[in-house]
Amino acid sequence: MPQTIRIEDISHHDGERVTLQGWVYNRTDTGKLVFVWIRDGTGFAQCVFFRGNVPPELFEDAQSVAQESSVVITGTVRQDDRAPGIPGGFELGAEEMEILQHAEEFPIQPKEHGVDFLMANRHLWIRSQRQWAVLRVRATVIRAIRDWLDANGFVNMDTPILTPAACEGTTTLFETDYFGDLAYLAQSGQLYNEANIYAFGRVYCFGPTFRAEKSKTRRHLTEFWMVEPEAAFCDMDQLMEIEEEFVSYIVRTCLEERAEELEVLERDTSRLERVTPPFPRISYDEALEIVAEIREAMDDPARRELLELEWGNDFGSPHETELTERFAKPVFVYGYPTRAKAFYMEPWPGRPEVSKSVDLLAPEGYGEITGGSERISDLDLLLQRLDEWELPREAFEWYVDLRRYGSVPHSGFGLGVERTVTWICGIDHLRETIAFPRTLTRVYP
RNA sequence: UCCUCGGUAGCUCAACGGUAGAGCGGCCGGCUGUUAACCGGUAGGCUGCAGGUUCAAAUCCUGCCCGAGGAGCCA
Repeated sequence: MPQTIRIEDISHHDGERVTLQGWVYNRTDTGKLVFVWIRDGTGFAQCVFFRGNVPPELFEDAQSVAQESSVVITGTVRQDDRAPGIPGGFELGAEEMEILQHAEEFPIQPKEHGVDFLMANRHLWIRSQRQWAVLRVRATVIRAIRDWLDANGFVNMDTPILTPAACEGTTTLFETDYFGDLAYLAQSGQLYNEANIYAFGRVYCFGPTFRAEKSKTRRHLTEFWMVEPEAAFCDMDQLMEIEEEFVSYIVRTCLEERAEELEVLERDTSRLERVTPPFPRISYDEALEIVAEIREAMDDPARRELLELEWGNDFGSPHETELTERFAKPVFVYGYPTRAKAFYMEPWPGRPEVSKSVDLLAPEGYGEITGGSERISDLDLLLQRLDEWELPREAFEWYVDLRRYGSVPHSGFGLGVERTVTWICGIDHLRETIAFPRTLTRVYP
């Protein structure tokens, strides 16, 4: 019995008789030769059927086997520079083929398709090479996130998905019935993490998060994954050091372990090689000046209007795009106006109108991938803020309690998995970075 | 919620007031090394829906539905 192998291991079996099991990705023939390209989840490889070498019935099967039919093919591995595939360079000289199921006409072809069609067929689209590559990078990003945090003293503490109230009170939440009461799908685990650090020092939660925002852009999903590390005895400067090490590790891991996938995606990896600590740090005030300079240099009145911004407002994505194009690495922007951010952010010493908040903006126009801050640790200040933001004190009793029993300076941030994967892959749409995206207009399939 | 663009064969698109077409995919045939192969043949349509203008509407007008991109908001 020949050994069944995975396509990713094919180069280790040169000259051996082996079995591949998978699906027909594409097929072409030249009369005496049939090339059946198969994929098995680990890679893509071509199986070559030569009329003179195989029984006539088998040759006819090879000529007619439909795209996406499930097959088990046995043959001899040989090196050939002409052989396409991932990893490529090796092919199977086919000798036997069992067709487990003859697929019906597959709607998705190896060519360009429209977004609407592909999204409606997402359950089939994920079989395509580019989607396969993106989702494998995603899996690696997620593992790198956990590996780095686990190795650096962060304890995984999952926070609730069903929550009693808005964590930040600003964004729209999905509402659900909770035995006659209202509950909301979590938009952040941060407040719970602030409780967890008093038990574990450094923690992170990692899970889906839900936002019912009516955003119709390529940077938004209604359900997305976010990792939120939180650390006790950590100020904003120490937070930035954590973030740059963390993000650099994620990028480096993808470069090392997903080179073939990034090549499929035609990613310019030299842009990613530069992502090493330290990252540049600029203040909100400096960023505002840079945007103003860029704006002054523009001729197009429409774009000038888009880049208009007065002190006190948060940057929009046009501002972020212009700003990040000036930097080769991700850039920290810190010290946002207090009123543009959430209620729990520590004020800047001597400048209460500014908060110790920091966002990390990815290069090449990919925008905000993390948002974080030092949190208010003083009891009276937090109570004052709840009032100023007109938040119900009862709902935050437990959160306020954390400032009564050994309060310490602490900080944390959230990193959006899909935005990070989009940037690392160098692709256009967030929706391709999760197997079944949920957007404003889609909950199917 | 607002702005812009779009909906024609299974898919990607053309036809822009006068008989609805091509490429890919499917099916049939040909070809020793294909890389979205190539060559020949063939089937395939309520032009998003509802009204209107006209001798005549995929095409012009009105309304609606659906989708995409962007703004705001955010990861």
